[in-house]
Amino acid sequence: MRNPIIVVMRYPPEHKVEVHQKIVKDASRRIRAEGLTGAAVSTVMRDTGMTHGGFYKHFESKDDLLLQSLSEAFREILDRLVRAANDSGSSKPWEAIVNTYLSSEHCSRAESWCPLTALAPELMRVDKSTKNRIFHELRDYKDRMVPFMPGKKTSDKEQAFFVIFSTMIGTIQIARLLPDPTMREKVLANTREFLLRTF
Amino acid sequence: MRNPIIVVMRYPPEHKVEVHQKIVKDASRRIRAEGLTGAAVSTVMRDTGMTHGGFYKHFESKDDLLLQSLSEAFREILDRLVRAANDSGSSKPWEAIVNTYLSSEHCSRAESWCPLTALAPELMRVDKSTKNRIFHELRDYKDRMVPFMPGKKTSDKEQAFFVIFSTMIGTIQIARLLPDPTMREKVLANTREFLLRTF
DNA sequence: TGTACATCAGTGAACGCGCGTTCACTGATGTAC
DNA sequence: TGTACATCAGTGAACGCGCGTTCACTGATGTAC
Repeated sequence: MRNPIIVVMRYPPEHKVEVHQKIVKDASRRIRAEGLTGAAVSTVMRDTGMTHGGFYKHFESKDDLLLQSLSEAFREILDRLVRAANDSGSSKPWEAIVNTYLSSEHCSRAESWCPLTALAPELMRVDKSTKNRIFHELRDYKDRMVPFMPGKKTSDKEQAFFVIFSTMIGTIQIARLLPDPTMREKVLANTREFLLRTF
Repeated sequence: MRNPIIVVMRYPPEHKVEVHQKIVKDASRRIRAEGLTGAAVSTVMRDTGMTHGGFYKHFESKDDLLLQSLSEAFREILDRLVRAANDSGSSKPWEAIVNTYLSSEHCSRAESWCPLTALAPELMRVDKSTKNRIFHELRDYKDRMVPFMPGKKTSDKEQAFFVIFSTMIGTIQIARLLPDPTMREKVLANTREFLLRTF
């Protein structure tokens, strides 16, 4: 009989998982704030209070971190939107989603909100295998949102999802290009009213 | 009396201007295809058949090229859309703009079309003076499009501009994330029909 | 007519910098016997 | 009880690479006299 494999740790058992999560969350915020190249290995590790060398004890590669950061971002925005829809207690939960998504909070704090508004054009340029993962995230996004969308048949709800989210993504991006907060709020309100009146 | 300043040239008089234009057009295509960092000095110069050293005979800096490339991109898309609107001969020129903008051609050939769909999130992260120039491009964009927009009063047309273009920008970006051409066309058609039926 | 010189678009080696990645090492912990 | 050893998250110097930028140089052209 062979000796059992014993794992000995300098840190408490949950330590590594916690550090890993912290790195992912820091990176997820950075890519949404500064773009896909905004989460440099040394920067992100410094954020967590470590040096860059330890990075590869947590991730296979930079790309590995990128994918996990994106997943984290999609998880965050979906949680936010699902909570808004459920908390509204309304018969039209999609209205709560529109008001949440088109908030000035979302417009001004890219790092905590939707990765699509922050990164869509960059996401279409990643290598093929990464693009596939992103497509699955997008499909999950749609599947989680469709039940809340306006429309009778599921196909109507799907069409509403694509139109409503395209409109909201474009609106936030345009608003973010405007220098004046008043103008930004006007653009957001304009689209909010348009969507609520149209569907 | 001082001697007149005589400019002596190894190349014909129009040569430098032509080379300059070629560099800008190449760079403009590259940034729309590969992002703001996609037009590296040496790559762009190689595109024009030259070596990187000559770059600074044409541009003050990389940022200088970037701004000129963006202006070129805005000029191209506006020309395209204005031409589509005028050629339509319709009483609803905005419909021609929607059909042109939401074409599968635009979706698949980012390098020749709208810099907003290709770059919006990256544009909001540039330094302040560049952002100011971009804001002016955006204002020109609006001013050129507003006359064609649906609505009676100018303020209605402006509101229509922001909603319609936000929707189209988001739609192209979402479509580009889909792997299957059939799905992409479906998403484009969905928004086309929505916009034509709603305004 | 001939020679020395000025012009300037373009060349290509060299620079410093930040990046992702590697690797020999550290040091706190527990095991083997 | 004591000594040698294994484990492994984290350290920090070092790597090759691509980037924007600089600069002494080239070479075709025309001027000065």
